[in-house]
Parts: sequence; structure tokens; C-alpha cells
Amino acid sequence: MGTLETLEGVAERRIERRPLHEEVIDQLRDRIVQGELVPGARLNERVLCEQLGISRTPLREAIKMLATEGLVELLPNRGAIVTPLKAANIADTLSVMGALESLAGELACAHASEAEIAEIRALHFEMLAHHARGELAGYFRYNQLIHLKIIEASGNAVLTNTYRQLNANVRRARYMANLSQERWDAAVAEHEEILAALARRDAARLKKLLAEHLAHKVASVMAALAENAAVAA
Amino acid sequence: MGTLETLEGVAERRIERRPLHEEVIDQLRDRIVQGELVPGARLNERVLCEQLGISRTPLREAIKMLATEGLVELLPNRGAIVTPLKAANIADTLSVMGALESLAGELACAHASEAEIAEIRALHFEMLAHHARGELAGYFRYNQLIHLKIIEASGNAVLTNTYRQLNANVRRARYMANLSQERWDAAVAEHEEILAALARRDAARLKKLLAEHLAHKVASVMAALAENAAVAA
DNA sequence: TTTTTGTATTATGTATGCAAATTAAGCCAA
DNA sequence: TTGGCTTAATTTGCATACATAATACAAAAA
Repeated sequence: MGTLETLEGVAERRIERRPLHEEVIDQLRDRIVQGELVPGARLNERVLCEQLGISRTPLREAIKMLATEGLVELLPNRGAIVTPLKAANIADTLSVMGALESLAGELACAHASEAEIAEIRALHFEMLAHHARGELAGYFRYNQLIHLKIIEASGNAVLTNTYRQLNANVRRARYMANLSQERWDAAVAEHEEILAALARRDAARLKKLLAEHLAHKVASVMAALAENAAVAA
Repeated sequence: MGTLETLEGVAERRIERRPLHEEVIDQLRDRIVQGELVPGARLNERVLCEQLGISRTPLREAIKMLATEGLVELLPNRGAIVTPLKAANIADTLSVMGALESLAGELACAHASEAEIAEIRALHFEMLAHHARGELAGYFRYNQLIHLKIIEASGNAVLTNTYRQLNANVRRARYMANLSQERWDAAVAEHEEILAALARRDAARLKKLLAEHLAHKVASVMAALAENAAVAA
């Protein structure tokens, strides 16, 4: 009896070896989102294989998956490149994300648990701390987390996945949105209202607030892109 | 000079050999959406390789891509299966598609060309013809085309792609929605209003109509799923 | 019988090899 | 030098081979 229990206990923590292509896809996705692999950069199979210490097969599988995610582009017989950032594409993506956030807001008001709302509030305060200290990177991180948490609180897994995928694409452009202090302060104020609406479970208002919040973000990003384009030209 | 022109002419229609993995992905996607490969079915690499007359490499690449599309599920060390149809997943997907359609409706009112609207109207009449004859399959086909055209008329490529991907997943469940004559007639009537709103470019109304239209569809599908579940249990 | 355990078979995961296409380099002529 | 052409070197696409894990099955033990 004692022995049996011990064996079961051991069996519980089973060893799980993740498939290589998963490991690789996470690595590459990170490198792309972090900007280490810049838009337009070529993905040389030989080089990446050496860096990752794997063979071409799992690497190519990972690249194919990233292609359907939209992070890389496949050029037949010429390999893959990191999908170039195009203003139109980013605008389109943000537009879709806005629709998803609106829906998530509605659903979250109906389905979110008090614990989830409490967690979002906690993240909100963390974000405020970074804002107060003027730490942009930390602010961005918690800002992202809050938005993702609201999405998750919708309880709709498909919605969450779709949003995540689109978000990865847009995050690459975040450095373009050179936030002014005014816009930054305004964004924080908007977040305050968003949190309040969610806490009150005021679906209509939350939906409206999220839509507006994102519209502002679109405007900010587009302005930055236009500026960048002007510089590039 | 004449020779040059001829050569250019030949060069224009260049033979493009699509990558094998693309060919394979289309094949498999079709088989899954058509229901030839049923939900839960195992994708045996050896068998599929023989059927398609290719090696395992491009097949595995295609399977990986279908996995990120959500049409197949990867079981580590145990291959891939066609993603099982789960009521909750379908409901979630339709919910997201509803949000996308709403957005598409708004955008289409602003951006659709008269030619696009004319094309949608034409498809609408084709659909009416099939409805009048009681041809369900043909009706479904044109119904799909109309919805896709509205999405496309939004002019947002990201929106179109996302919708397409989600739609592929849902289409596998279409046979479940055993349409009653009443619901069928109602759906056609709704389409009539949708077309009218688009022609008038009444964004607010179109958005509302599309949302309602999809809500009805969700109800219909969910009812059918509940019925099926009862039968299966 | 029922369960268990060792073995054979099969299928998947990863690496490597070969052919075709692309890119780069070299070379000559204008 | 520049432009075009030929050829060499990479690089990708696909196929095949090897390694490892999962499954099926049969024999032995309870």
C-alpha cells in the first residue's frame, strides 16, 4: 500500500520531452518579436541550424508554421524572410484586434471571475508603478499583460488564440510608436476607466472604452509609421 | 525584334511549379473540410504519402501548417489527427466570426466599390435561385460566397485571412446544422435586408443585421450539436 | 482466466544525402 | 569601367536513411 502510493506519486511527474520543432518555433518567434531578427531578414537554414544545434528538418517545419502564423514569408526556392512591416498591414491587424477586444470586453463582463478581475487590477497597479517611474519597457510589458488578461477573461479560447497570433505580428512594430508623454498619460487614464468598467461589469461601456483605446493606439502607430516612411524615403 | 517579342511572350506565361507542401496542404484541407477525413481520424504518414505520391518531408510540413491553422492536432510521438469537433469550440469560433463580420460590414459600407456590391447582388440572386429550387447544397455554396465577398469588400486583408481560417474550421460542422424550412426562409429574408443595407451603405444597420444573422446561425448550430450529442451519448 | 512482461512491429522524430534552382564570382568584350 | 555571359558555389526542395518512441502481440506467471 505504501509502496503503491509511492509509485503513483512518482508516476505523476512524468518526463515530457517537447518536440524539437516546438522548441525551435518558440526560439524563432521570440527572436522575431524581440526584433533580433528584423523585418525582411533572410532565414538562412544552415546558419540557424548551427546556432540552434539541430538539423534542417525540424527547423524547416518550424519555419513553415511561422509562415502560417504570418511572421515569416516563404519565397519559393529562395527560402524564408521575416515578414516585412507594412503600414497597411499593421493598420489592418490593429483594426481586427480592436474588434476582438470589443468582443472580449463584452464576454469578460459576463464571464470573468472575481479572481480574474482582481488579477487584472493587480497588473494595473504594476503598470501604474512603471508609468510613475517613467519606465517605458516595463509599462509596455504590463500593458500587454493586461490586454491579454482581459482577452483571456472572455473565456473564449479561439478568441484568445487569434488575438495572440495577431498581437505577435504587431508587437514587432511597437518601437515605432514613439509615445509622447501626453499620449502615455492619456493611455493610463483610459486604462483606469477600462478597469472600472470591467469591475462594474458594464459591458456596453467597456466595449466602447476598448474600441476608443485601440483607435487611439492606431492613430499613434500610424503617425509614427508615416514619420518613419518619410525618413526612409 | 519580332523574335524578342515572341520570347518575351513566352517568358510571360512562366511555368510555376508550386512547392509540394502547398499542393499537399490544399489537398488535405479540402479533404478535411469536405468531411472525407473525419474529425478524430488519424493522419497516417505512410498511407498519405502513398496516396499523394510524395515523400514524408513535404507531407509533414503540410501537416504542421494545418496544425497552426487548427484543422489538425499534433499528438507528440503519436502523429496527427483531424481536430475533433467540439461544440464549445464551434460556438467560440462563430462568436469570433460574428465580431469579424460586424467589422467587415462597417468597413465594406465605407470601402466597397459599386462593382463589388453588384457582384454580391448577383451572388444573392444565384442563392435565391437555389433556395427556390430547394437545393440546399447550392444554397450553402452561394451563401458562403456572399459572406466571403462581404468580408473581402472590407478591403482588410488580415480580416479576410483570419475569417477564412476560422471558417474552414466551422464548415466541417455544417452538416450538423440541419436547417428547418422556416429557418431557411428566415435566413434568406435576412440576406435580403443585409444586401439592402450594404447597397445603401448603412454601416450601423448592416453591422446589426450581420450580428443578428450570425446569432441565429449560432443558435441553429448549437441546437443541432446538442441533438447530436444526445444521439451520440 | 486475467494480468503482466518481454519482444516484434510499426510509426514517428530527426538527420543526412542528392538534385535542382538560385546567387555569386569570374571573365571577356565593348 | 560596365555590361553580359559562363561557370562555380550556395542554398533550397525533396527523398531517403537512421534513431527512438509507441503499439500490438504472444508467452509466462499469478
